[in-house]
Amino acid sequence: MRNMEIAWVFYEIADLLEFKGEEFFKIRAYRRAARAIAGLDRPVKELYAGGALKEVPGLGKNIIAKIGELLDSGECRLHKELKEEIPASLTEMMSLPGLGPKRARLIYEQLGITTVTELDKAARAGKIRELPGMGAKIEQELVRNISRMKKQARRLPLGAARELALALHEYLEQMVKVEAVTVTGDIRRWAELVDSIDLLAVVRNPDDAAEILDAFLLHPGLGEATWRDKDRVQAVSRWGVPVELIAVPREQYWFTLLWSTGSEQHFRRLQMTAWRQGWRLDRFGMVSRRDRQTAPVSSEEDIYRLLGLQYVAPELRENYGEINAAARGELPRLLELADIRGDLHVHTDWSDGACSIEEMVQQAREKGYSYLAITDHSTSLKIARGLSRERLLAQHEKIRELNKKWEDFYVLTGVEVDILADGSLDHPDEVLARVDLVIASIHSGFKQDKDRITRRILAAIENDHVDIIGHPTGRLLGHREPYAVDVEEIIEAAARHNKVLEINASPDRLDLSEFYVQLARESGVPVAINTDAHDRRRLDEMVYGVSVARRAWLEPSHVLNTLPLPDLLRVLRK
DNA sequence: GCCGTTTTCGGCCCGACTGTTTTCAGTCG
Repeated sequence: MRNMEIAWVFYEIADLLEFKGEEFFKIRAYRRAARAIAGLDRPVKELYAGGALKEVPGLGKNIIAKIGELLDSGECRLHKELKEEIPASLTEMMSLPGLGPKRARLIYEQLGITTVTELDKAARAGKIRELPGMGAKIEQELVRNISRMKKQARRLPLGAARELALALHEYLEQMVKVEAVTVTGDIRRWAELVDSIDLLAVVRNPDDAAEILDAFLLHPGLGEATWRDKDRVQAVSRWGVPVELIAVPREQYWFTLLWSTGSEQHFRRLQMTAWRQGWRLDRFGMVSRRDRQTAPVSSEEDIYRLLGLQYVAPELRENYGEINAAARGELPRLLELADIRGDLHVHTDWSDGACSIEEMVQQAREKGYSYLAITDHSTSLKIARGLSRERLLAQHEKIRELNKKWEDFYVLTGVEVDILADGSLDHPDEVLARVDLVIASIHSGFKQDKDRITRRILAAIENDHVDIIGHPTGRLLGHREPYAVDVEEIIEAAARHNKVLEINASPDRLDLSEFYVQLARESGVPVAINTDAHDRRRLDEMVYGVSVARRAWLEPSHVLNTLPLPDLLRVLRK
């Protein structure tokens, strides 16, 4: 069993216990354990065998025993019993905003409702308001949230989609008759929401395609095939989005890769370009219209070159003008992960992070960064154990001590200071003035109207000590709408006051989104791409933030944390 | 559930907001 699968079991146990009304701390212990497992960088199996699991914070005797059960038999008794007792669809119901364990249980026990669809029907029929403690407003809110949930049910946030695609990739790779596998489609273009998980396999022998498709469908995450062709199959999946596999011979690979990567509009534009130049381009190949000769191609670059175009990175293939730019040789020198020299927004165990400052720094050094800013939460964010002024200053003392250790790495003192509901900041100016890097973010009062919430952020931008506005719209992909902020106005103000906007790279956020990042670029506002990591593993999520920047056509010069340390410090001290 | 250089039991997580209520329960970050 892979680490993620084991973590998943514990998350599910926590959800089910929550429904049962179990004690809060027990539920939290399971969630913590799940998070700890998901964050391990070695296989659980290995650590278990070596007796090293008990060293992992959050894993105790009971949970380790359950991990043992899972490794031995693929299941554990508690999980199995809970699943038999409680319909799984109830946890989906509980994911609706406003519907926690108590209300879900009430609805289940009083009305026998177990699915979102039944709940929708009951709410529309006015049955929910009749329950004790419920009313018309809650009922309406449920109807609204259900319709929103249904609308986006078939689209998966990029991070989750990519995890699943990689698991399927691994599965296919083990097949003897498969020569190579690539994840393609929306995921290869790094689209923030994914309509379909697409994979492309190269078969050693064209006659084996059908057999490979059959074997693919045996994957436990996949259901019935919804559609099938000689070399393609689409199936429903456990995760709500369709999954598609295409199996092609080697000589067809580059063309099918180009076609399946899309976007549809980009490929159509390429077809038109090809036609005008005497080629016929489709997913099977590119053939001269004059002599029926197939174009000699051994990469995607070759195809673009034959069409007189610069190579277009998958992230740009949205028909937003990239083909014209490629024809003129004017595509940007896109930002790459390797251009990033440090992460400017991370949390440690001083507030709600899981790792120590040293561990985060160690990981950042291993990634080849030359700096890292420690930006724990501020006083008001009690749930995250936000740092009081005294603890913040103590932390900075510790960081200064730590910095004596290296010549080639620098830890910036920092803070993620809350923008409070009235627009003031959660630390006084004289504290902020002593900090290398100040990120100001909103963590409360999400429901304020556009005017109020925009004015709050504007006030933060106008504060001389603030360097970066963190996750500027507050959205959680697929979970929470952005707050009502007027982003255009924020961008204009940032331009006036020389402030930096964050691309929060957490795949749950991707905030700012690519559209606004593009607007920021056009307005001359630099961005900082930060992971907001709460444990060292999640420093790896930088790649998601980079993908947003690439999709917005950003070059290294648009990004604050591509600067070498001395330049960065000069900018921050200005 | 986990955790412990004071503790093997008793902490661990707190406050705002909302909607339902006549003084509070449930949800959320």
